[in-house]
Amino acid sequence: MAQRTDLSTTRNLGWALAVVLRRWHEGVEDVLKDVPQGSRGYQVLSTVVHEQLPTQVALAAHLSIDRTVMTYLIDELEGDGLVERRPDPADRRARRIVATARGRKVLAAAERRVAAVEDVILSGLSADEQAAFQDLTQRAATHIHHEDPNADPCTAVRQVFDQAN
Amino acid sequence: MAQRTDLSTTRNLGWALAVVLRRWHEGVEDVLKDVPQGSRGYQVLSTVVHEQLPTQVALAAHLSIDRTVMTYLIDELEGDGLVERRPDPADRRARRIVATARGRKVLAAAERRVAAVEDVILSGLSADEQAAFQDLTQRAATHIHHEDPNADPCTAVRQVFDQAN
DNA sequence: ATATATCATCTGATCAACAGATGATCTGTA
DNA sequence: TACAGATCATCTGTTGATCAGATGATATAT
Repeated sequence: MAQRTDLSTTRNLGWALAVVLRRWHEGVEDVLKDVPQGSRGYQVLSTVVHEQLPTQVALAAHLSIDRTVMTYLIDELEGDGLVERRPDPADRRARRIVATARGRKVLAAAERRVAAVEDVILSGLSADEQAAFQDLTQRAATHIHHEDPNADPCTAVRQVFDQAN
Repeated sequence: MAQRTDLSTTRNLGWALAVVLRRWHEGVEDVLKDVPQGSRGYQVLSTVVHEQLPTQVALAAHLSIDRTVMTYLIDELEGDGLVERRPDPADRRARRIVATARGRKVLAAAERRVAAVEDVILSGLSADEQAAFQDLTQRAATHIHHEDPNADPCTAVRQVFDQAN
């Protein structure tokens, strides 16, 4: 018998995360044909609906997307009538990106399909474990995200805001 | 009061995984200055040491790296004396990639530093939760990886092998 | 007022990823 | 045995995405 060949015993978080995330992208891309730019457009739309970030830059920073890319991502979403660029009343340089009714509808449907895909992807885990994994990943990410305010102006804004209270 | 602003309540696995993985890459890159090609070289070296995959193609498939990229990744690792290309006695087309003593040493040291980085990255979770997260991620990934044999010739080989027993 | 910073956008340059071709070798088959 | 088709590692050329930098409009600070 040679040395151990079994993968599961070799701890390699980077590899494991990459495998899961790659699979997520693949699986999700299949059910997001109706959202422009696939998973990218989905992420943007999701963020627009669930958070309200002040500017495109904030949106971009939140998703770690380049600001110049964000421009044409929103172009496409707007072209499909999923979001609108409204002038920001408080700052005429900025645009408020707001989801249309149709955008919210499309997102809701997409989210259901994505959730289904995630169930399949995580089918190696029991239901409880899946829930735990979702929760832990979410919390780890949230912590990382808050820890690094520079990466997301919105967080910094929030911190200043919290401080004021 | 506006709609909810809190991130942690919005389930978005793709976003969360991306945040954690991105942070992993950043953090790990810092402590892998001595490994050529940074985290990529590290992953290859790690795979070479811990698994024994027959060919460069298998190595590439395992890590989802293009075969043409694998060529120069190994070029660099070999140039640094971390691995060797040995002719495969059974198949003269193929090369066995084997770690040198120095390679194993460098890897071991790197793995310790990477583990330390992971502790920092996951510091938003308790020790138990960190362990759970590592375990669940690993198992989810392993399951995905085995589920898709085409992605990794080695797995297919293993399946045939298992069938024979 | 003037200077500096920020927002969204556009342009151009760069660079990594991939498809395709190549030479060597293996496997199967007639 | 010879031949066809597949596979291994490598090389080359192209392409497509990413990002730095510039721009015009606007905000903020001195």
